[in-house]
Order: sequence, then C-alpha cells, then structure tokens
Amino acid sequence: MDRPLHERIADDLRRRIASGELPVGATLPSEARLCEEWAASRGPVRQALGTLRAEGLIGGGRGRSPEVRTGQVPQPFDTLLSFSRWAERIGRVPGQRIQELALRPARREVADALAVDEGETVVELLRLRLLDGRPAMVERTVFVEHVGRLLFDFDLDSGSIYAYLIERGVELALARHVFDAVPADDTDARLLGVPAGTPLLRERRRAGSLAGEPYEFSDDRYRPDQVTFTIENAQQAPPMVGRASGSVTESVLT
Amino acid sequence: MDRPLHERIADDLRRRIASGELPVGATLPSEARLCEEWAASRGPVRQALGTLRAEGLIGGGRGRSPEVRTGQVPQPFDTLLSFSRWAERIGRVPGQRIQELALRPARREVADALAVDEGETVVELLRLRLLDGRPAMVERTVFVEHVGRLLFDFDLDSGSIYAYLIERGVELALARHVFDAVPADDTDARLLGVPAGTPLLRERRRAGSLAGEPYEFSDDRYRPDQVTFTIENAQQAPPMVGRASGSVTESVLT
DNA sequence: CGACATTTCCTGTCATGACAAGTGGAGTTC
DNA sequence: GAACTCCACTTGTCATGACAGGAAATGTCG
Repeated sequence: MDRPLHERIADDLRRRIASGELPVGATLPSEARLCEEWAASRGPVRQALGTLRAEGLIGGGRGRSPEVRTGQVPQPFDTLLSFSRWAERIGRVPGQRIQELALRPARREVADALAVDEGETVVELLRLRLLDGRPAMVERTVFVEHVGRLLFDFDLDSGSIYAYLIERGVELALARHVFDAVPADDTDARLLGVPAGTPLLRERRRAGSLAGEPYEFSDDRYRPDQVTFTIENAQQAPPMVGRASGSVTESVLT
Repeated sequence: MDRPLHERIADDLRRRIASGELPVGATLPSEARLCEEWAASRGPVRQALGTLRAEGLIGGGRGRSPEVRTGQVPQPFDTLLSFSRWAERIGRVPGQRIQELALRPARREVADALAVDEGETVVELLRLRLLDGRPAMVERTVFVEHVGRLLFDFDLDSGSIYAYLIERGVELALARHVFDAVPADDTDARLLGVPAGTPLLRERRRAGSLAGEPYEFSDDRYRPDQVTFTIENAQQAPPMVGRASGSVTESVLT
C-alpha cells in the first residue's frame, strides 16, 4: 500500500475497464463520486483521470462525465522489442532455432549502427523465430561486445534474451524501428521455407540506453503471411503500435 | 488571451524548446521559478509540465529539474494520414498522377473494410504518388459513397484530399494502419517503374470517425528504396511514428 | 585530500476552497 | 405537443498550504 494514491485509483479504473465492468461507451463515475469512494480530494482523482486520458483510454469533456473510449490497455515497449514477449501476450507459442552465435569484427554498416569502430569485436546472433512451431521470422542481431558477451553465459533456448539482459543490468530504454520490404535471400528462403525472392517485411531495429548509447542492432525479416505490424492513430490520443499475427482482415485490393 | 494559463505556459515552453533556447539535455527552470515568471501557483505550472511530459518532450524526476529530452514536437496524425502533408513537412515536393476515379459496387473485401453491404456503391481512386518527381507509391483508395462523391467536385491535382475532406466536414479522427510486404503486380510494376514481383512495402489503412464509422480504406504500396516507416519507442514516453524517405542508414546485414 | 554526514533545493503527493463554463434534464410557456 | 428557459450537476481552471522523499551541494571529520 505504498503506491501513490493517484496510481492506485488509475490502476483500479484500468482494471475495471479491462475487465469489462466499464464497457466501451460507458460513462465512468463522476469526480465527486470517485472522491467519496476513495475518501480523497479532487487532486489525486483528477491526476488518475488525466493519466488514463493521456493513454487514450478515456475521453470526454467539460460538463460531461468521461467516457470509456477503448478497452485496450497499452503496453508498447516490451512487446515491440521482444518477439517472445509479444507471442506470449497474444497467446501464441514462441520458438526459435539458433543458427549461429559468433564473435566477429564489425563490418562498416554494423559499426555505423552501433557507433563503434570498424573492426571492433561484436557479437552476432542468427536465429530463426517460430510462431506455434511455424517459421515466422529470421533475426540477425548484433550486440556490442560488453553486452553480447553476457549471452555466452545464457541458455539461449530458455527464454527471452531481453528479459535476461535487463535483469543483468543492461539498460534497454530506447528503440528505433525502420520498416521496409526486401526479397528473401538464400538464407531467408531456406529458413523460412519460401522461394528465394519472396517479399519479406523487414524491421531494422536499434536499441540502447536512454542516453542514446546503442547496445544492439537487428535486421529482422518476417513472413508477411505470418506477422504484420500495426499502428492505431487517433487525433487526440498518442498512437498505439504493435505486431499482429495470422489472418487479419484480408482485404486485398486489386 | 483567453486561453487557459496552463496552455499558455506549455506553449511557451514548447516554443523555447523548439527554438533551441532550451537545447536537448538542458534542465528547464524549476517550478518555483516558473511560478514567479507567470505569477501563477504551482497548479497550472505542474499541469503544463505534465502535458509536455505526456508528449515526451521532457523527462526527469524527483528532486531533479526536468530535462529536455528531444526538440522534436510531435504532430503525428496529419503526416501519417496524408502523403502530401508528410512530403511538405520534410521539405520534399509531392506529386501525383490520377489513374482512375470511379463509382463502382463494393466487392466483398472492400465492403468488409468499410462496413457497408456488398454491392453498395463506393468511390474508388487509383493514384500514383511522386516524391520530387520520382514514383514512390501506388495508392488504391476506396471511399464510402457520401464521402467519395465530394471528390467529383474537387480538383484532385490541386492539393491534399484530406485537407479538402476535413474542410467539408468529414470527421477523420481515427486511423488504423497494417504493414506487410507484397510482390509488385503488373500495375504496380508499370507505374512504379520496377520489375513485376519486386518486394513492395504495403500499408493498408482504414480511417474514419471517432465513433469508429469507417470512411475510407486504402491499399498503398511503397517502393522501399524511396519510403520507409519508422517507430521510435521509449520506455517512459509515448511512441512516435512516422515515414522516412531516401537513403536512411543503409545497414544491411548479410 | 578524500570519504562521509548534513543541509538545502526541488519535485511528488495530497487537502481544501473557490469560481467559470458546458451539459442535460426538468419545468414552463406558447 | 413543441420550443424555450432555468437549474442542478459536472468538469475545467486556479490559489494556497502542507509534508514526504530524492538529489545535489555543502560542510565536516578522519
């Protein structure tokens, strides 16, 4: 019970929204009523409502009680960074087959992305990622040496690399993702089980500390029939980003 | 001077950040100092700081004055919705070649996406979009009839369709984007000047009113060497999404 | 001179009180 | 019955005051 009051109020409201007790479109209790329920003043109550509003969960205005706008609670950072986390969250079974883990001098492109000198030792990891046992993505990740060395003490098949790295004190707080499309090369084709030249959705990711120091760079290539990326965008709320899997609305225009 | 005080404070701080008067990394004035400057109490000052924090502009914490985290002021919605707006914003010249504007009964996939009955009349628009005169994207957009009909009264070459529609009272407040990769079909190949089968970055977009009523559905296919999409993601700030153009860091791993 | 304790500053949190402004419904009038 | 007016309710905005807790500067002691 040491958490601040306004956080507890916000958590409770989030829970009531996520559980369906407050469905989409419902007007939630007035500030005065919340003050009574929590025996609090308007300060913490309004702070909690402001938090939910900033998350895009509720909307509404002057003179009208706030409305529930969406039941979807955002948790972007983890799920966008970690394939395993994301798969677990949507109820799918993540898997992987390690192809290679190697110490290697950095090529120029890698050196640029990681802000190290060309030829400096880096750790390269090549993995095939599976979703419910089916090939979904080929991941080529490069870590700076002092981070990558931690991986040699880690059972790579036992779980999320990111959870392990964060636990070991690596500060992964910033990430930049760039999306484009590339044809499958021979390695991609072999691992993903598609013909060479098949269009793949590529995500290039740089992740690092809050100060901007890069720790990893990755080139991930997805089978577009297995995984897509989504952005939900509203005028008056921050955007929500995420992955999606399987057969979303297959609306192909010809 | 009728705007609320906390908005004026927030605007002023945003201006000072954008202008470089408060560079990235600088600690901005303490709450007490801001209270003096504006002859206000802590309430409005803290509300302004909270707004900037929610926008990801500032960070910092207890006991330490807030720091400027980034000088980039976010305005995601317009630029992600409208190709023209985005191009202008990054200082490139948008262009287009209308291929087709037609009234047509909705096929099943379109009907699903727009929540209308199959066979109902919709307006289909096929455009080639240019960036500095070079082909960048093929856009296949479908509008529900009452929105699409407005386009017949509009000079399609004169500017942004979205600006026009919003001006005419169409409420475009929500958008959902799904990204994957597809091979260029014959039309794509001809318009974009690439061989058929070339991987293209596809964005499927549904946009509509705040209530969730869809007004348009679009299938946009980008030349990945001309345009990419980016997501910047921090642990403690809302994600920033956007397009990028030209030769970003070409870090291709093999 | 360096390590440690103290002090001071700053933000986070919360209470109380007050007024302005918008919404919606009840009551009234035509 | 329809349109209008009025009022209760609700949120937005702002002031004042108070205390806790973290960070950094300062002073002190070995």
